[in-house]
Amino acid sequence: MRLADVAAAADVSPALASRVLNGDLTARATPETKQRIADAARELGYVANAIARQLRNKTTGLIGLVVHDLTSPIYVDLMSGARAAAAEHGYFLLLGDADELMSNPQTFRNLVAARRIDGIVIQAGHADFESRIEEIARILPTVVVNAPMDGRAGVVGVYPDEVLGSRMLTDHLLELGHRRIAFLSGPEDSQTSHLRLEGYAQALSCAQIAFDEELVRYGDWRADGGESGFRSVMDSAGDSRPTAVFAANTLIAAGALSAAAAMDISVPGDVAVAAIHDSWLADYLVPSLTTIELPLRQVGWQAVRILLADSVVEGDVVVSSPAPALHRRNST
Amino acid sequence: MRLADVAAAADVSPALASRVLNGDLTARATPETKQRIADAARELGYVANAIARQLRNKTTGLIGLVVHDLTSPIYVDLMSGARAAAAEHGYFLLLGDADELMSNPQTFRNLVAARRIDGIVIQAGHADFESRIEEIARILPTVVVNAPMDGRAGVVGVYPDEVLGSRMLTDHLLELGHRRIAFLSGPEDSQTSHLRLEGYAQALSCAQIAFDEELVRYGDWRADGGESGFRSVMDSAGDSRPTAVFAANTLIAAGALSAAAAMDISVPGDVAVAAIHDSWLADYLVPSLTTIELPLRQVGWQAVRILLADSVVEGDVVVSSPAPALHRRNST
DNA sequence: CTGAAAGCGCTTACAG
DNA sequence: CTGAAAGCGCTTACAG
Repeated sequence: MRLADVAAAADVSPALASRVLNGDLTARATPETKQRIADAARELGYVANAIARQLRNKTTGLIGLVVHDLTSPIYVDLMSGARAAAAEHGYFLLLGDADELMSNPQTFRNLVAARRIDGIVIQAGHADFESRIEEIARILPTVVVNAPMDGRAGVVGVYPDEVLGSRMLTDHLLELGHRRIAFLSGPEDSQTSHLRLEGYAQALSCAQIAFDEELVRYGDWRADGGESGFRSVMDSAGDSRPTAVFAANTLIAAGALSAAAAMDISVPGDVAVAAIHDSWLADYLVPSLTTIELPLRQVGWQAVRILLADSVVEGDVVVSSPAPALHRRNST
Repeated sequence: MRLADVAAAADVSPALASRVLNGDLTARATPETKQRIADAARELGYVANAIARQLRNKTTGLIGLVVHDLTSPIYVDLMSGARAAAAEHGYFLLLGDADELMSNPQTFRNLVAARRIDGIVIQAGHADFESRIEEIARILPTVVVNAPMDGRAGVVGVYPDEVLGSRMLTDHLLELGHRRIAFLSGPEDSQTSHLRLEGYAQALSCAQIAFDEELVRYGDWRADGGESGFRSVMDSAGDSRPTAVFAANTLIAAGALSAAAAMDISVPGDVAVAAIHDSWLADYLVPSLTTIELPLRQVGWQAVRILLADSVVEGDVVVSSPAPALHRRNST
């Protein structure tokens, strides 16, 4: 079913049919003609072919969403925010894997260089990706989420205020009287790890507490990293043992809680645990987990909005989202 | 950078450039000519425009993946399996929301009728979607995942053996000596709920235990449904109280465990809890959760493979995946 | 061994 | 008020 069929059925040219169906105001067809065209289109069940339109209009209606780990419960909010913003504009999201995009030139060509999408939202974070992202940004409108791209031209970054969130979480533990607070981090080479550690260090500094590297453990972002980090940091003898644990994300906290249970360490009795990232999960861990909610849904939303907005964001301007919020639960 | 530019730089026709670049064997160009074309393409950084190719070749390289709830931790495996299968064929996944696709004619047109994708994987489950899905299947190759489409022509279904999985979970509880096993279900109108209840009922029947409707509670698929279901079913006085709980998914189980903790009911001491669906989460609940692992990654994988396979699956043939597996943990 | 031409299905400047 | 024509960027049957 092509436009030509509709035009033939309505006895007009394809040009006029196209104009009327698209509500082109310059097309001042008679009401009867318009009606004939509309009727023909409806009867034939005509819907314009998206591909032909894309070629002609040089716009695909597609935004690439490229994330690290589809299976992480952390980023579902980001995805759903991005999807909602796209849907509002009649756009769809095309799913990509960050590691594959960065390492496989074939994928890069097929997605980016082939101009399959109008813009791309990339979850950055690893330093080695930066030059790749610059390359992408030379071809497509690009927004990086969840980590700032410091000083990289042409790339807009959208991310929550990580430092503030981490300060808030640390302040909460300080207010509860904790003075030795362990920090269970993500990977050492992650930008996000740095920012969260930075917020933690700032809060300690304000409270006149010396930063102690012995209290920091790096891991991956997953639960097993939290488990081993917790065990390791709780091995410290006697007084040097921390009385609270700052988990750099909810999965790490889940691992820490699990290790605590196995070690017969009571939470929050013996040690308090709190984490960055809120999710439904926090309510159903035992004990329920005190968290900082980062506005990840808005980050995803905003990233797509920037790509679709007529208003172009200048240079490497960095956009920030709503403030983090503390959710106090039973783990502290 | 268009093909015409490459052709001009190599001093050949676009036709020949296209053939050589695509490795067309009928194009028996001289090695020198081939080299010139390849060099020109490389120097100019040429990559064929995907949209033009799509229009000409009538294939988009895109598969629609339409799910109910992006934020559910249950379906991440399905998504990642589907993505991996697509990537292996150079395909990308286009993300859709099931409720939106079913209820918004605009979305239906823009995605399906406009032929934006080569095929679609839909997570079905609600009966009201069936006619809509048939409509889609008339336009696009369609695979339904996670629930069979009984007797609907032209729709292939890929799903795990729900009944077997539920029997296995029930049998596990029976083997532990439980005789009164509550069933915390998903929504009453869900096909998946029915299948799981069916497996549960079959296992009871084999063990000569009468099915007792008083032990069944319906809810949504989320944790709060599990929480209220658990509270309600444990309200039964004395001997009629269940000694075990079958949770129809992991989130429901999380809610049940949380309710148990709040009610000072020990798990597995006072009541055993087990659930359908395995995920990393099961290890980090307290107590860790006994589950049945359904091969959801393979379901996603297989669904995409069927769409991309040259071998067409006939009619409404239904494809089944690897057998479910029991993961015994501390909750039983 | 290589090219001219047609066409995928649309949209829009130009013309009348 | 409406249409003929060109063109988006590719590929491939046809021709030589």
